[in-house]
Amino acid sequence: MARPFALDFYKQNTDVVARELLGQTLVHIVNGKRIAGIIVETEAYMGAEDPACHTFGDRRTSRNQSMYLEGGHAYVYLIYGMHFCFNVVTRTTLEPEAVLIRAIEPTEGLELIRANRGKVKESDLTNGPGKLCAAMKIDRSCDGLALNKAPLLIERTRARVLTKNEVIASARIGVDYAGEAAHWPLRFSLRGSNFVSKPRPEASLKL
DNA sequence: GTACAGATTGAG
DNA sequence: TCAATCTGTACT
Repeated sequence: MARPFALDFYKQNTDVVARELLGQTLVHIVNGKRIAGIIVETEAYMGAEDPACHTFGDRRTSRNQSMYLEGGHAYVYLIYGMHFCFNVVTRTTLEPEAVLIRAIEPTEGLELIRANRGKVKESDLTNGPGKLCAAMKIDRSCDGLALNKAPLLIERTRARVLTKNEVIASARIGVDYAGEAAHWPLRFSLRGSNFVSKPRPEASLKL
């Protein structure tokens, strides 16, 4: 049985955590049933120094207060008044940084995922931050939960080290307003996965 | 108080 | 291309 990461894992540099989470498994236990998927796409948000981050300049609001928890807790927020986004808080209480989980490949609880998402193609079930939250029933009630125990956790399911060629680093999505930071290569995805969100990084990068 | 844009998505 | 509609920020 795969074991959850200890909270210490999340104290590493945020971009390192973002890469390391690829291939690991996000699990939400709902009514005693596991809904799970392999993480295939992430983005790092670098805290007070990152204009694209909710905690840029150490801003602290009722929405983002979970980012000031220790690494290894959940930060879930509502975007555009409609969709939830799930983040993993990293570092320490003095460094409010996080990793946005943008896409997963469903592995457990397929019937529940389909029921939560309605009638869409298999590859469209969880290939975006809002879609994955809907599929896994992650909402604001999950905000602030520790990720080393039920009901919400991340398990180590990838033992071997990823080769450089298996990971694509590209610019983050939807942060054009952030100036130079919009170009920082902080989006990470598994090359060749059919469950990565659009736009697919292969399409916008020279290979 | 008003105005507006946002780490998105799905319909037209 | 655009509307859904909550949160935060910059104004009046």
